[in-house]
Amino acid sequence: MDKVKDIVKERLQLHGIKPSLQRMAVMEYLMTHRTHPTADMIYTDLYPSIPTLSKATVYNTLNLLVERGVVRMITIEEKNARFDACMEPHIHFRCRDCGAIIDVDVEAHWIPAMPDGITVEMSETYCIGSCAECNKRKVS
Amino acid sequence: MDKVKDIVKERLQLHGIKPSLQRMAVMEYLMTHRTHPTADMIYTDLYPSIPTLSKATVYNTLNLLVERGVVRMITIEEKNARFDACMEPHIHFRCRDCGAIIDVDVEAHWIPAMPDGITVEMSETYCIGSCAECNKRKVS
DNA sequence: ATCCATTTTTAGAACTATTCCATTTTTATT
DNA sequence: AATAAAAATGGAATAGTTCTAAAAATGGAT
Repeated sequence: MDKVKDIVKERLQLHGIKPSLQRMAVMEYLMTHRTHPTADMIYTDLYPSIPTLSKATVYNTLNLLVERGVVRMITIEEKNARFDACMEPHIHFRCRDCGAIIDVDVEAHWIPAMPDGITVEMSETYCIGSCAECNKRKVS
Repeated sequence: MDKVKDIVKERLQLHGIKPSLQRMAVMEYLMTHRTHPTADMIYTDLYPSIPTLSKATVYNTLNLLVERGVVRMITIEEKNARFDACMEPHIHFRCRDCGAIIDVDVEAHWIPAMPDGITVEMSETYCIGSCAECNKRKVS
């Protein structure tokens, strides 16, 4: 009866990933939290409900998911990698003031013309500036 | 008589940065090595000629240069930050096979329409795939 | 030149994100 | 139930970066 878990399981299996408890938990977390969390945030939030969970498992799972193209890794922040289960074309904006990372929808992602011989598998566009809330705060 | 050093010094002073020996060296390195080096590469290469150089100074300098908008930090690689003194609009391509980071010229950098209230200061586009050499190698 | 305040550099410790490793647990198969 | 393979675990190890406190360099004012 748990629709979400069924979708999660299907998405993993579709990419040849065995849906273990831990992998399901990480994937479900990413699909239900569109906050571009770090590995540590995922671990911290899942730990209470899976007390045997290890950080290594979270990292292993995330690496596997990225490898198989189920989630994407976002390197918009030097410090830590962030993860996003939404594979629709969109770009990311980071607010320099509050640190929020915001999805920005685009019709189609821009991929500039490449020099001869180069083949592009994926591309990411990162924008950095101030978000609406922080801009408002500054004026007042 | 050293033209390069004059240009380096001018570029630092233009941004209110006192041109110390170390800062000059880091900036000159970035301007003459268009390889998007890491902090460690810069340190390792400069160390022989400045034997008192400390890694902290390299990091301090790079952070200062980025803050003042003299160089840009490239986070195309999770592991370490890379630096680029070229501020002309261009994007970066990383070869998944050999790790090379290549400049790709663009007429103008794409900045998608942002939701209301957001102001964008800068944007970066990263492409990942296989470079010409690696593609050639794979066919043969 | 000398003194003083300020800025910059330095070395190494500290911190943090991530990976590695050896062991244990779980899962699937016979 | 026995066995083999895959996954998870905890903790140690690694690596990039920052922090800290002290030393060195710089730039006036005297």
